Amino acid sequence: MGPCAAASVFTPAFVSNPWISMPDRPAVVTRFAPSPTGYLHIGGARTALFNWLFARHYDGKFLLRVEDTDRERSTETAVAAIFEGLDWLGLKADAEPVFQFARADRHHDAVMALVAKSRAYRCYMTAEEADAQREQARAEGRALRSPWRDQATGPDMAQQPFVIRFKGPVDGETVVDDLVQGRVTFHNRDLDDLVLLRTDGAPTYNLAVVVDDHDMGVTHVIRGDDHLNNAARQSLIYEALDFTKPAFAHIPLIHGPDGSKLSKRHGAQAVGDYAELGYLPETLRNYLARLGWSHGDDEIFSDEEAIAWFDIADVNRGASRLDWDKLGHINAHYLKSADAGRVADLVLKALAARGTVLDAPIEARLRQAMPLLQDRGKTVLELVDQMAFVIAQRPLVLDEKAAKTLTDETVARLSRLRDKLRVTDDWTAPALEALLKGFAQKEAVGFGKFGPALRAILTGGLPAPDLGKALAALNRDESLTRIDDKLL
RNA sequence: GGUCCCUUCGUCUAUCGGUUAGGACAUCAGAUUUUCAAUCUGGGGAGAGGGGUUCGACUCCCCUAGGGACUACCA
Repeated sequence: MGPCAAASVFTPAFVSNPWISMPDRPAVVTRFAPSPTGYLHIGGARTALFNWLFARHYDGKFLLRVEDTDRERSTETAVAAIFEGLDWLGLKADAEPVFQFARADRHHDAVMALVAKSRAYRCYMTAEEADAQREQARAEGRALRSPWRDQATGPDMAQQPFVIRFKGPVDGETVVDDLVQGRVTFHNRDLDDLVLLRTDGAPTYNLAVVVDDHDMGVTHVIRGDDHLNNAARQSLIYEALDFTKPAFAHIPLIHGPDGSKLSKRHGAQAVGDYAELGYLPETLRNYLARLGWSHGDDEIFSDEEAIAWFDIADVNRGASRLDWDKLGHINAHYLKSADAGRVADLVLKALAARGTVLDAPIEARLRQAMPLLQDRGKTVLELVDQMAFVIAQRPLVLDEKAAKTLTDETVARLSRLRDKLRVTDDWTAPALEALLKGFAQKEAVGFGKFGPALRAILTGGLPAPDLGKALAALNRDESLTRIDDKLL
């Protein structure tokens, strides 16, 4: 099998042929390669983000590959969930996704090439035998080697099941020059003869990644540092295959707030969960980029800035923990400056998710109130609570505390205020604020003498912003009607 | 067990041999005040421990401790 034959197996749009010099080939090609066994989790999202930022920064390509060689565990649902997650995050790949399983023939060919070069061999060990060998190797302080490594297979073995193992060097060391972790050295004796082709002929991960990354023209492999050890074994495969190695960058994993590996008990893991909780994708991009990477004192930045500033060399080596407080703070920032219509859509969606569907007039009121209220929550869900007084059905039922504010004195004062409100022609938050101030002055009292009561009438005791804004958020008719409800 | 990686305020981080070790989130106090927030001002808060190298170490080296990853016919 020659390289040219192999090239025909896979030719993405922008890579004409990796074996031939390509003047138009991008200097940087990254990829995100999830295995479709679940949703896109937050750590994977950050890995994807770093790959995306790096590719954008260098004007390169960001590719997607679905590592579905494990037929047992891979599901269509997971593929869809991962694509959906990436889509929501706004991380668009520059080419159609590659499905690893579809390239099994090419993987098989690569393994055959290694066998032909004596860099791989048939191993007829049973699972039990392999376990025993592993035990022994472990006791001897070395990695697994199969007894079939240097054994010619007789004709009597021809019908027996076998796997194909990589024939790793026993001496010397393998160096991984990692862009994040630095120079990491492994003794080859510690690197086992891993399985390349399973009994059923299916390729394994370590083989498939090498072949695919090579064929896809990947120049920078940016992934979680749980793969750092694999990088050494993959390096050996690259060399055996005569492939040029990509640059490696193993980024630290994300831990939960308590410092342990992120797991279900830490709460939201899937990016979809974050969407449901009311976080914005730009929040996640900003927060995740800032986790393990920094650019001076910059905390909040745009995608453009992140792209301009991002470099893999500035990524930290230690794991970092998720901090929901900070995430909330950043989300509040983006919620404030987001388009009000978009935030209203999200609030409406969250409302619908809990079974609340608004009548058209009330939805319209919510929409017009949004600009006044969108700065009052860290998440869309909090905003839903802040909108409650706007969409409340009248006549409002006052809670105990609110009801107490309605004394004869305040009711009398509020009816004088009502006269003013009825005739004002400027129903905007600043104008209403000014009107209230003028009224307080004229009555020669502080806000305390009528503010709480007006608030009670307007909100029934639900949280709401400053009275001027609350009146504006409710709009003229609703405000005056709510006042009439309680003042008769 | 073995191999490898990591370690600055509670958290995310700046520092790339010489700084009163800076910023952000969180926290505390004060201001504001019509609820809840928000906002403003100010405060407390860190180089895991021990050895070196050096005129000088958070920064370089070694050891210890702690955390993590890998050690599959999973990826």
